[in-house]
Amino acid sequence: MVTPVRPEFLPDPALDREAMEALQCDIAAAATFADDLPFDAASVGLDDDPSADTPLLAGVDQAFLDDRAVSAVVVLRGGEVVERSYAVTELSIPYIPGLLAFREGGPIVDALATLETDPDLYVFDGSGRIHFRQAGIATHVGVLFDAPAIGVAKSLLCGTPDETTNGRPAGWRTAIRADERVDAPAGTIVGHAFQSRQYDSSPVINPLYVSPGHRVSADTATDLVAALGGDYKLPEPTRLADAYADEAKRVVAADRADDGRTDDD
DNA sequence: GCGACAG
DNA sequence: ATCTTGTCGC
Repeated sequence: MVTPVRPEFLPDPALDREAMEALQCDIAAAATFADDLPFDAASVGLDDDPSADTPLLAGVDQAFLDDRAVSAVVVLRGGEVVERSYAVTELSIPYIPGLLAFREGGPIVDALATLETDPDLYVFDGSGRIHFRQAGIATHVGVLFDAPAIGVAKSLLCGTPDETTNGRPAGWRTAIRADERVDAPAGTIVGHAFQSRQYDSSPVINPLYVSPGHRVSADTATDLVAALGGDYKLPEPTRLADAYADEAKRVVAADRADDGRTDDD
């Protein structure tokens, strides 16, 4: 069972917009955008032996049903899934660009509370430092649990790429720098555009936008996403969590009283 | 007023 | 994110 280490940063949806933004500034100030991992990032891979000292990597993603969120977590050790679980949570506020963590943070906290393992790194769907106040959902949740976290978004929220991102080959990356919309010195590298997959012909695949959430640098965050890539665009932890959230959503849709369950049930 | 915006 | 069949192509 994973519980918040900094409860003062719990994403309370009852706060007004200004209070939410002020909290995000505090979170950004408490975040570490430098490497501070309990394992060697350079030696992580999906083909690692699932031995005892192999880091536990968690993918987190949500699916929605009416006014409820189905938040799923899939934990991997090497290329092996060691745990999957999810929680169903009532949603209280709509999606507002820049305030995603206040809509999905609660559901994520609920999902992590059901874990039996204690992940060494979390991969979230959405941005981390690539955010107006450098406090995207990956940073918010990472700081809340004081755990290493990475944000992987499918589109760019803010910031400017160093180079055009169209039609790049797999493995290509370019820096995303803070612009006028980001609360950081102009030019600060807040993440990377990373082309995880690409076909020789159409359809052209857009890059992923990777950014540090907490306790990781932009370079290492992208290195890790590259190392966790399988045969699809999204890194494996995220892709598996996405699929599991969808699977759980179907179960929930068929059973009105479901509050969340684990594979063991 | 206009622009611009993760999931 | 979600609503959604078939269809084009490797």
